[in-house]
Amino acid sequence: MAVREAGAGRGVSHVHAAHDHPADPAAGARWSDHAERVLREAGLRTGGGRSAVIGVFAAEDCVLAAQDIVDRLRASGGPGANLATVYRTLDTLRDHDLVHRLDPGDGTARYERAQPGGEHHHHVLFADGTIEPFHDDALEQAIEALAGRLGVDLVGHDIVLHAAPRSA
Amino acid sequence: MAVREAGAGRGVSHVHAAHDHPADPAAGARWSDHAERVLREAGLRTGGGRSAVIGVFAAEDCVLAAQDIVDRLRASGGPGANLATVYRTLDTLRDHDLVHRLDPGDGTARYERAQPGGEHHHHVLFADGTIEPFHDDALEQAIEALAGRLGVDLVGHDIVLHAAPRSA
DNA sequence: TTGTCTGCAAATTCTTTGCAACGTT
DNA sequence: AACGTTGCAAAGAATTTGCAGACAA
Repeated sequence: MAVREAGAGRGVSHVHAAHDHPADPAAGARWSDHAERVLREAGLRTGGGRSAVIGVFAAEDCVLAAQDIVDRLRASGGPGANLATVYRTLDTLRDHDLVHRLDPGDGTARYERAQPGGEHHHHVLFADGTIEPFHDDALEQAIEALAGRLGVDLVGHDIVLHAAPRSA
Repeated sequence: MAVREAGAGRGVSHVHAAHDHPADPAAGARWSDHAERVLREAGLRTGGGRSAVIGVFAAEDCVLAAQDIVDRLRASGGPGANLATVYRTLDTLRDHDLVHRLDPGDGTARYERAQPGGEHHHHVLFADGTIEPFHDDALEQAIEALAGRLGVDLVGHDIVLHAAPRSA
């Protein structure tokens, strides 16, 4: 997974790669607990397929296509989930703001888990297909200010930067 | 699918709706001339279908889905274009940076003509499906600065703001 | 004439849905 | 028992592609 630290960001406090740790187990477990609680409180039941999908998101902190999720489950040997179930689960998770959907423009949607606190980040899409997340407070502030100037009531925003492959 | 251009454009300092005029005929003609020249110089031939598609973009300065283009052509009574031709034309135009593709995340790509000078704008997607373009210099500067901080070589960027329906 | 462009239909790819069986509460 | 959940297969929707004929240069 080509999620690495943005080198030039070092020392610039408010810029940082959003996932500095390839897969922070603690964050994953926290998210998965949160997700299961939210769904339970919504009156939904615990099923094998959905749990498996949640498990994938808990373990893999990166953008995943629906088919990727099926593949990881199959590869892990454990209980799998049908592609239809995966899509249904993604819908459910999205309804409860537990995952975000990302449209890189290649015709295949990607999903990634949402942070409980409303924290969010954006993505740099490199020419070679690599996707790297980032967060930048200055950018967020610019968006806020812009919304005010436009006079619209913002409920969210998606930003995708397109970049040439890293020379480094 | 009801994606229409919102007409409202207000002038807030350096923020402005990118298409204050529902369809600026001069800009449309300019673009269409430019497009045809670029394609001719690329060694491509002039065909009825492609010309018709270019004509639609020249006349309609807003985001269009492939099917929309076919519909407009059919409605206008003049020469039409097959959906396959439209897709092929869109590919060609995109290859030559004559149109941009926009993925609102609803599974259907939208296209809009690109300005010859590299001018570009972004979009506000309202909850009711309305899409409104805007341009904001401060935001562009924020993106530039951000790219530097991230240490990436930016070749483009897409920004979609999601907003509640306008109360006004 | 030569190579491109078009329309039509078939094929692909991603995503959604119907339905009967299964599992949770 | 009641009702949400799942798998399988079929259905849908958007986009792409194969081909033969039409057309521009």
